[in-house]
Amino acid sequence: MNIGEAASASGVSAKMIRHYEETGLIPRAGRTDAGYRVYGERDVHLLRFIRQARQLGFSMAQVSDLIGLWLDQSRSSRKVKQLAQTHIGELDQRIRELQTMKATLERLVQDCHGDSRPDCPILDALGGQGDCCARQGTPA
Amino acid sequence: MNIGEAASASGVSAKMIRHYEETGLIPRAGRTDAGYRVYGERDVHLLRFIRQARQLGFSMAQVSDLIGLWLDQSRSSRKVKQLAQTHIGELDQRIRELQTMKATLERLVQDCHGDSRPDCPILDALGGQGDCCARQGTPA
DNA sequence: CTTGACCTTACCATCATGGGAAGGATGAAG
DNA sequence: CTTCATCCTTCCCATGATGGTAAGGTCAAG
Repeated sequence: MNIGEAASASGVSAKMIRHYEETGLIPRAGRTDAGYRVYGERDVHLLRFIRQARQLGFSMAQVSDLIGLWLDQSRSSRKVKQLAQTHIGELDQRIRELQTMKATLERLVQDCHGDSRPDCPILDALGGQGDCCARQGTPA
Repeated sequence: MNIGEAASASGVSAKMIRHYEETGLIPRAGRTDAGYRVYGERDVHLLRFIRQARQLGFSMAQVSDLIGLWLDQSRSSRKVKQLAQTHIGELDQRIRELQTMKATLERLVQDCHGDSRPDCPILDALGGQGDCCARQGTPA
């Protein structure tokens, strides 16, 4: 398999496969005489692993750790679980931040009549002195 | 006011103030003979506006639009409201993506015994053929 | 005049990904 | 064998928003 075939088989773009190789996330692929990268089923499996971990939002550093655990037959599932739980915490943090933003905006949107007049509480809040953005319960 | 004072008065770092000027988000500040940037209350007000919009998760492009509306006395609040609603939709999209990731991970974590044995459904899912990551209701 | 805190510009780093150019390889059709 | 399309290679640049650092100029207080 050359890189294009490995890409479509794994769902990872050729661009990213080269990038992962360069950064050491995956081992350097074998080459043909002409310098073409050559891949086998095992490589595609690893690439698919990476893709799925990325889809779950793991950072590249975390993916790197996960690969290490995946390849380590003597790993403890405890470590994997801990890594996953850490990531769940990170996701939760980001979700909460976004939800706070959303709630604040929804409150402002609700107060905005949204017609042809220039008067607008959304702009007022953004231009105001206070931390319009942080809290939800203390608009005054 | 020089840039440091404007930074602490607005909550925007000096670094970012220069950056905003360079990208044209804010007008070029006046200078002293020595080339120091000079700011007034109006500038600080604008910077604070930017900071608050950023804290609500608006992109720089959206912030730029918001500034235009803010400065336009003949704006219609409809446009502001639409911009905000668009952004709420974007936030909601991102929230849903993260929640899907989190739910999938939580399911996997629940199934992982997390002890010293290597056996681990989290790694199995990542290494598996299927789209472990996309759906929530079809684990089998 | 020195010292320290500030300012200036300019470049590099992040994080993960994509785009594109310039040039070589391969394979099929003529 | 030539040609042409399609792939591959490496290398550089861009994103978006922010931070860091370095080299050098300025200002105010002592």
